[in-house]
Amino acid sequence: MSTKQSTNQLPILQLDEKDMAILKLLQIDGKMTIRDIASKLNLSTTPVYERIKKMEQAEVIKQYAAIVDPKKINKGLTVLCYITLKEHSKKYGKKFIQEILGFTEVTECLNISGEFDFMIKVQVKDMDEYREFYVNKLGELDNLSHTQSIFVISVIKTTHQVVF
Amino acid sequence: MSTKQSTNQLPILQLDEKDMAILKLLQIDGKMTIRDIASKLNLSTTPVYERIKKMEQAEVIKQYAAIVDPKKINKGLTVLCYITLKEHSKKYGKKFIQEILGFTEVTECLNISGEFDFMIKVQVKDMDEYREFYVNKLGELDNLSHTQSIFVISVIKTTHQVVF
DNA sequence: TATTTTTTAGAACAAATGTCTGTTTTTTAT
DNA sequence: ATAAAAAACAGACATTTGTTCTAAAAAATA
Repeated sequence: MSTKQSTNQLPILQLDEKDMAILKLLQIDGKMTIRDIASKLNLSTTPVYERIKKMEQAEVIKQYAAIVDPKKINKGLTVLCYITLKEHSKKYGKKFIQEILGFTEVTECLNISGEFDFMIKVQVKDMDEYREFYVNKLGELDNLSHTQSIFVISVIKTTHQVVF
Repeated sequence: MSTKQSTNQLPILQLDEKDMAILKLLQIDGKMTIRDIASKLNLSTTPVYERIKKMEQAEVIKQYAAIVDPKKINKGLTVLCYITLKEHSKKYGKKFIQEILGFTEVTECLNISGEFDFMIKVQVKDMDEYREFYVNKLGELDNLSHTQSIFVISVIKTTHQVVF
């Protein structure tokens, strides 16, 4: 029998140095024009155009996005919240995940090794807003065993760049 | 006496619902055109144009970027590495930070509360590459007290969106 | 209510953009 | 060395883009 596959089945690209060079530039400036990229890499527009299209279709480039500064929109407090579940069955794990995905405060959710099952990153205005989240949203979930909140004192570095 | 201020002194914007609506759209599609945004928000191009420019200058919008899928470029292993320093003086902290910022594998570095001083997120291909990083880069720093590596089993959610 | 100030509408322009076609160069395989 | 295949070049086109201007509307102030 075949089960539903959540892993997307897209052409696996073998990227060369030119592809990587393009990605490197677009990671820093997603609005960079094909001509500018071409001239910076000593190429013509055609190969740059085709390579970008190829990487977009293969979802190497997942999206183009404006990166907003959380501090500037009153979301300057970051909290890492570690969570262990009571029930670890697949069923209960999925339920937890679905509920977590519904919380807009949660900007990241990782299933991790070690003492805890999950780490979620919570982005809020201040401690009041975090308490509100912790008590009325996270606290309402019925599968939690225990949690631990670690507060971010300062953000030294944060980037989406993975190509160098 | 005045000391060097690292905190950027930019006009603090009071954003209204229209600004937030624009940010919301640009976070999802940074290449969205001013006309498209305008029509979606039932506005003309002028206010949209001026509001975006204003938010760019105030660095509410930090940048436009292409978001690359780490898995697709052979950086599919994420490790959270927790670090405590031996010396906590300002001088030694700065040295540590400077060295960490030089490691391209580190996509995030947070100064945190609790047992450890820092959490760094390390993005690598596989365990071999992590060991290489752990031994030859992190291990070469001379101010480390102790560390703990937590491995990401699966990424449930990850986003840069902070406006909803 | 009257008046000033701020914001938006609507249209228009020049410049820049993605996209395509045919040709040339480079690479690969025989 | 030669043929075949793949990649890059160069240039051109239609469209769309950011941007600006003037007038109108809306909001804020007195």
